[in-house]
Amino acid sequence: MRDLVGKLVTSALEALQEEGVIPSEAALTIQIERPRDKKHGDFSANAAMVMARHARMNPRKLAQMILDKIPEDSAVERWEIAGPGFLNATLAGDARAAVIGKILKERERFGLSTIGGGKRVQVEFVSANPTGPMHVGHGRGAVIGDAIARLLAATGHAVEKEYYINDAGVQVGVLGRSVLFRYRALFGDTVTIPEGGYPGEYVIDVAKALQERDGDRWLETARSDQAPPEEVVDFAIATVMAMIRSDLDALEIRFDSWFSERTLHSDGKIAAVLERLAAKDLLYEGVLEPPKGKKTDDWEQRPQTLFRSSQFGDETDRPLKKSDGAFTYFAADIAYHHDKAERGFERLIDVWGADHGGYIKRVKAALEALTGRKDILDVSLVQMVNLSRGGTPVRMSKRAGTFVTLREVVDEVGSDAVRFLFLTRSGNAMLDFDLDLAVSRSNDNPVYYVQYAHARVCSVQRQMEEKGLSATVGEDLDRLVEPAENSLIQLLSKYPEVIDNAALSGEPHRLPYYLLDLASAFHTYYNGHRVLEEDGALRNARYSLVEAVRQVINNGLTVLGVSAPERM
RNA sequence: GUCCCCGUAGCUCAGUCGGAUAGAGCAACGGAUUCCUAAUCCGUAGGUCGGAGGUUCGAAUCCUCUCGGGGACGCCA
Repeated sequence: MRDLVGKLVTSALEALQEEGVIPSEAALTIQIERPRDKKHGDFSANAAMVMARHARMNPRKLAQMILDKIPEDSAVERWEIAGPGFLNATLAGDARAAVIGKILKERERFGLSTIGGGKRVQVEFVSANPTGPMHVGHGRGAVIGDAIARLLAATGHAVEKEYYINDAGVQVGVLGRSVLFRYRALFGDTVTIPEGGYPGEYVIDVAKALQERDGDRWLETARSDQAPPEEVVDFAIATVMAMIRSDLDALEIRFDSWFSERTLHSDGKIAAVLERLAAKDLLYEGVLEPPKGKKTDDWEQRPQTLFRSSQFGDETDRPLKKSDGAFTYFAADIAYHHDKAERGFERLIDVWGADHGGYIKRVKAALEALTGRKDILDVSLVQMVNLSRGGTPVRMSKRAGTFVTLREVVDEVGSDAVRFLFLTRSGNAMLDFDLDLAVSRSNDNPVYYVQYAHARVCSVQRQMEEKGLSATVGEDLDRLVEPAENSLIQLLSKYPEVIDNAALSGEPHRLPYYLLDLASAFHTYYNGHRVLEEDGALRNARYSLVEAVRQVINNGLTVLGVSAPERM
């Protein structure tokens, strides 16, 4: 419909161009929008205001000339000039109601689009270190990343979800050491967790699992205080990753692939990528300036292998090797992102915590240097979650082992509510998450509001059967004449645009807000109008409408990974 | 010192590519159920869109400056 309106206005403008009213070189960049106010019709074109300058006449006068040239079309009931020169189109009733028939025909396919054109896109998210269970902040990134992936899939992209496992740094060694301490304790040794070790309870679980599998095989090693053997570290990583997978599973999040940082080292991919950079003369041995604004007491100037990322928009050049000669995390990250590009993805999306925002420029710089493509990577930053309980902040410290895990929250609140609450907020705003509020199954919880709308329609369905009534969907839609019905129809017709916009902008929160709007319009309607009317034609019309609402809510919730219950 | 995010009603937040009289939920107050689920609805009240300039037909939205809050800034991840 929107396209049709645009086409009509454009053809009018072209006619005026031929007549010389509008200079032929002027670009016809008009916008068709949906007016906020119902009085302004179904669609609104700003053509006259945009073109007024080119035509050198006042917008209202030009609007009249455009209006005179707009071709007749049965779908548009009338055109009006309003405000500073808007051209407002009001659709004919049947053209507007046609969306109901479309929804009831396409069912779960309604709203899916092909704007992605089958483009291969990879979404990398979560990528939490395999050193402990996920916390609430990870959960937010996980849910948002998953929703972005689902939105892209719904809009015709070939999406792959990937988890990058940081299994190569010193922190996994710390994990191994921590496990061995707990392991010793299981055999009666009195131990204290060393400075910098992981104190969490889960470490005990890992140690127990190790004991169960290997008995006392590692006891001597553990007591000897030497570096944890690779086999123990591997076991610890695998066990923790199993926890993480289980946490993700509880949130309905499934990945297509899991990428191990270690393989970058073992396959020589990091060394290879450094060679490529060296071949482009983008590496050198140099010394960095001390960072500003941070205490620099222990700063030592050391020559390091640096990447000339400042040539690609970064603030400074970045080190690729530590002072001991080992690769930096950044070096591995370059190799990883290069590998993604090599795998043939046309677009890469990373979802990171906001505290990693400083890395965007350097990773983009590296990708541009290696692939020559500036825009292949988009990074979505997800801001922090501030946990509170009954209004008082919950202090969390991984070091002290006092943190609320994601799993605890999901187990208490449920996947639906957690997902919806996380998604009903822009990712780049901080999120205050009150455990008491989320845990209480109160009516304040927006997810229930939307789900209830769905359940209510299902209830109408059941009532209809019980009463021995029937309705033919898609029939007698001309009986939908009430203002509340028009509002609903208009909202329904917006759904495909909401999906496309949310997907293209990478902002999933638009969808929950839309669903809340739709549910609200439905509840208003439901309170004031009976669906199961005696009048069969009216019943057909109204049942078709609410069934279309149910279908769209179902489709939207599915994209969000939230269930649509039939009764509550 | 530099970079990123945020600032909109008492609170929590939406606000599409710059569009018409800036919206919702919660909280407050007053109402609605002989009738398909009251996990709902209706009404009242609530605003210097942090501030100042600028761009233009038109700015919460874009640009510059500024104030406030958060985050980041060598070898960690």
